[in-house]
Amino acid sequence: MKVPKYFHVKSQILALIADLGPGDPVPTERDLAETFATSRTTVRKAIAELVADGRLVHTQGRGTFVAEPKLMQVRQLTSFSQDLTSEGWRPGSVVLDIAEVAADAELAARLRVPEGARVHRVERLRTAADEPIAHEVAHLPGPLPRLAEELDRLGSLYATLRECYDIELALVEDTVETAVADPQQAALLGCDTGQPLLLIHRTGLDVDGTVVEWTRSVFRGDRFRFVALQRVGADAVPVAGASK
Amino acid sequence: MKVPKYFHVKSQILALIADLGPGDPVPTERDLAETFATSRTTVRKAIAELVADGRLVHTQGRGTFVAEPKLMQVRQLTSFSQDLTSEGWRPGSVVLDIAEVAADAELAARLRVPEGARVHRVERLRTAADEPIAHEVAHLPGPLPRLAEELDRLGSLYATLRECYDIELALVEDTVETAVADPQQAALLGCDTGQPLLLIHRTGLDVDGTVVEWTRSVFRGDRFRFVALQRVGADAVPVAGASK
DNA sequence: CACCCGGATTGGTCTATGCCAATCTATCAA
DNA sequence: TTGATAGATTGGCATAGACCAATCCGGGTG
Repeated sequence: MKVPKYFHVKSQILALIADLGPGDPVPTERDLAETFATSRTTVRKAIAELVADGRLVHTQGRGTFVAEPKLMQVRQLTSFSQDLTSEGWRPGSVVLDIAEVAADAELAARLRVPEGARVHRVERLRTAADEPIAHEVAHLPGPLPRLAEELDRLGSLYATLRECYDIELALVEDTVETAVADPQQAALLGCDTGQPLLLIHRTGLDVDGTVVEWTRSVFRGDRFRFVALQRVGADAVPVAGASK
Repeated sequence: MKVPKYFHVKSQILALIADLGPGDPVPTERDLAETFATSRTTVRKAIAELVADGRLVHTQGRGTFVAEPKLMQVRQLTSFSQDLTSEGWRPGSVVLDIAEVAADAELAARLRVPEGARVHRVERLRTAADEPIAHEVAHLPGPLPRLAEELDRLGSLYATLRECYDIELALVEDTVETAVADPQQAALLGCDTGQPLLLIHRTGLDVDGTVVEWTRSVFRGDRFRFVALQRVGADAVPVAGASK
């Protein structure tokens, strides 16, 4: 196996930070290049992978530091707040946009409404300990009068659906895939462009099998772990129309 | 929003390949650098992200090509074979190693057996249409006589457990996170080092709640999508000891 | 003391270039 | 026809250097 040089550098940096704690500074890229007798480009490639791994964080003008060993996980996105709270994080969310829009072809199919139907669109930035961890755009069919006000009052989207509109989620289908951050997402999430992300699409159904939400979430891959608990056999029923 | 040049190049390449079909060649890196009036380094960074996105594939000595729009998905890893078959892929697996080993501390905790207990280790490369898509290491507790022979006979690990040892999975907990490919994984999966991967850990329980497997799977992020179907409420019971 | 500003530091991007490794192709020989 | 081989092509890795942008720090000013 031919191992490129930047991979050796990566190992050496890992050895360096083994004795350090979260938040401790790592030597500058120029220093590392000199001590490892290599170029800054090679050091940067090694550091980039360590950042993607969640081992380091770096900020322009400040430096590079050992990352917090913070892998947050949620069991179900519907209990996002509880999960994070129980693990000691302070969950929060910032509503970036909330509006009524006309459903395009794909959205109509996902929500099983006629194309052009008016649906609600809720765009939020989800945070933990005031740090952005996910960008989320939810689409909800049906009339939901005063959604903005109620959501603002209760904070939680699912609590709002339950308490204000008597909508109770019974089944969710999540699809999880990887993506790489584009400049917009990177800016929102406070990570580098090109960083691996977890892209999660969620279809939520109530007890009748009616689609009550279709949501696209983008999580920072270096901070997050998704957990799914599945029964074998009985639950293996696809949500019709939920897959591409 | 400041958008770096390589991102513009990425967009321009996307425009180029919009009219092309899967397998069609893309101009060489040196050509692209010239037509976009930039350096090869910048072109390579743009291409690297497009490869991570699953839009392009490239091979040393051959060139760069438009990728197949192949996003495979499985609903449950326990029905890997059925899921892929039903979507037209030809699933297969290659047993790389199968042995009995002593459980170290972490493995013992995961499987809920004493440290040092003998457990089975099954390392496989999973394929679809003869293309590697996942590297999987399964650990199984308890005596499973002639496991290698039976697994070789039936092909499927879950079928073997069910038919030969009367072990039926009832509940699985999957955790999904991102990772980047190291040289070994890249070689096994046929992708670039540094490419985003889906790292999935699975704990499988039978009806009694006994842990019957603990498995670590690494999927190519550019080809794969994980699907989880979850009931809301009742199923939200953590698998004790399954989380770090 | 509080504030502002300018230089030094550090990461972010881009260039130009060289050589290596895998592949393909055209040629030549058996 | 078949097979080996040498050269050209293409991506893979690494270098050295330049300049930009964000941050930090220290000194001067009010």
